[in-house]
Amino acid sequence: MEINNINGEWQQKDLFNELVQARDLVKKLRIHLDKSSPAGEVLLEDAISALDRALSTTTRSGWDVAPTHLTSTRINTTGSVESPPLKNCSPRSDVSDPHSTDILKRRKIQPTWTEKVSVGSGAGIEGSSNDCYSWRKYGQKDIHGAKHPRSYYRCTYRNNQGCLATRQVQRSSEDPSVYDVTYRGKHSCIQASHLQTKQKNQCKNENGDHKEEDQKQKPSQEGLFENFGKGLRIKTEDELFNSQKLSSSSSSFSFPSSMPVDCVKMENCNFSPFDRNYFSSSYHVQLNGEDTNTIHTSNHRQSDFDDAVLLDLVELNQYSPFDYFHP
DNA sequence: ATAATTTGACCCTT
DNA sequence: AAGGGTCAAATTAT
Repeated sequence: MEINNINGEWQQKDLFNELVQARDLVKKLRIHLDKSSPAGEVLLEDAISALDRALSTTTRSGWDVAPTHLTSTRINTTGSVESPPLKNCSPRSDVSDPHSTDILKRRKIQPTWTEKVSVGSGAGIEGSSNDCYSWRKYGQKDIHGAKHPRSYYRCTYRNNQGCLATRQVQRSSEDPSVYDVTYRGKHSCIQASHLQTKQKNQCKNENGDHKEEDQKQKPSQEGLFENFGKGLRIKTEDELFNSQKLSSSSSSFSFPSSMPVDCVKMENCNFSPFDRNYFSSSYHVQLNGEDTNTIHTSNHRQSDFDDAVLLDLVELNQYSPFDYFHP
């Protein structure tokens, strides 16, 4: 660990990064110990909670913990939560337009965050996610140094509603069972408000409401991200923890009502950057009624946040992660 | 016929 | 110049 005593700032950053790394490693360990004794699970949850509290303390104490070197899972948010619809927005034509720089800047400052989706080997689903939104693939690239190509998706309603939300999906080089999913931009399309008003409904049903559009969607080659989760159930860590305390004999769990990943994430997204729950907002997902297919999604929002920007925004009351998921 | 995906090319950023 | 993000024509699927 690099030591730098200049006003102590680097030490704080290093410690923060180490805490983040330790917590993520413990979470990874949990995946491997999932089928082991419930007592071990409880201990792991305790460890994660302790790390979360430590991390929470660092931010509450006003540490300057903006990452000095960022992990691949860094979440970076840049201010503007608004992403006004843009008509006929073509980057190439934009650049020759006098307003192009504005548009490019606006696109540049789109909020961005990354999630990791880990799929158990027995799942047979390669890796995918359902965030209740309709996505359309528009590109794929081989990324330098990465084993697997990166797929690019944009909102299905980009053309007719000007929704600029995009998503990137890339299989992790280190762990093929993990997919890095990077979201950029806030949905401004009708489905966003639709999901907000009906977020308590199952996304399966929600998708049914958009039957005409969704039936035209087909799974991407990656598999999968499009339809995965339609049969998923999800539980937050706290709920998992509580249920494990109540019934430590079972490592299986399910949500009272089947709820696709991001629907639940939205519903449970009542965290604040200063709330320790915000740090432990990862989710355990399992296929409907299939205990053998336990899927974990880890939300790395806090650990990877550009903390300096986030804290500034929170101080200015301009940003709330909760708001972010409620377009 | 229509919509989604694939893929080479283009453009921007670093 | 290299790498990443996007476009758009061609291809494939429904």
